[in-house]
Amino acid sequence: MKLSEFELDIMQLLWQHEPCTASQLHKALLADTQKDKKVAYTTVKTIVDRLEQKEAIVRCGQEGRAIVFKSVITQNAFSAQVMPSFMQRFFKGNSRSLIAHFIKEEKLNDEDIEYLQSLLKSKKQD
Amino acid sequence: MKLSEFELDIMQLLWQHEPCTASQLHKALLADTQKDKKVAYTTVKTIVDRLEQKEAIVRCGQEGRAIVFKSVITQNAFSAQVMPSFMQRFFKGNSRSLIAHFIKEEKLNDEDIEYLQSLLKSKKQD
DNA sequence: AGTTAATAACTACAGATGTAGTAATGGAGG
DNA sequence: CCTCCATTACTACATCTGTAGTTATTAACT
Repeated sequence: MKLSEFELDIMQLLWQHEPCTASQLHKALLADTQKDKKVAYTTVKTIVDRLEQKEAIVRCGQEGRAIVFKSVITQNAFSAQVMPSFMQRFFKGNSRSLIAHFIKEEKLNDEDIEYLQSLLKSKKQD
Repeated sequence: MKLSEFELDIMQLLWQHEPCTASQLHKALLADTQKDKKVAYTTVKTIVDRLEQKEAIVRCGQEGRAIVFKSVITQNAFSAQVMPSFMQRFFKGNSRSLIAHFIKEEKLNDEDIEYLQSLLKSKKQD
């Protein structure tokens, strides 16, 4: 399943709010201060239609006239699906260098570090 | 700078082989067994033209009739630029959960784990 | 110097994508 | 029951993307 940038944005919102309607997604998008993307309701509806065509989402009810949608794939399943090509692209599929990159470049507090260390420790066990 | 999928593929090849010509990139693409993408030379040339227009690459010489190109941004600079939106998208900008995800999901041998542990340790220092 | 094979430069085109308008319609409220 | 507003369904269109053909040009070889 290949989703475009904007389709992904809408999926993201759906995952956060599902089950929900197109106009709820529209409102959620407008409310999202991170990416302030001001588009018309019909624009969101078009994306929703396309997601439905791609069978990324399905109808699961009505609310008045409005159609209620839910996602077909979970966010994790989707991430797991796109991650490999991302890794391949940016880290030549080398997960060690990817993890190293983020440890080096990202802010982590002591608690984060301890948590990650415990993960690594238990990873070593098996 | 926004690059398409295929444009990124070509940049990747350029970063590996630069400075080089369009036909060298074409050959490198055909030779790449990972992604076996068999396209005509002119297709690659079109992408190279577009990359030049976007000023992602520049001419830096001739080899016979062929134009030699080099990249304008380094691979790391580019990664650093796209990474935040990737993180935002898949891990809500939370680097801890991103790193945790990869530690959990990816294969790591003992040496990898030790290396990452040492990175975390030195991170804690500062 | 003439020929040729490689390469550049330009053009083309179908399908995807972002964006939105218009027309139809059916619940909800009077 | 009728009206109206929200929402759907449909259409439109410019731009981007992947893909490649055609034509012009030129370095290199004979």
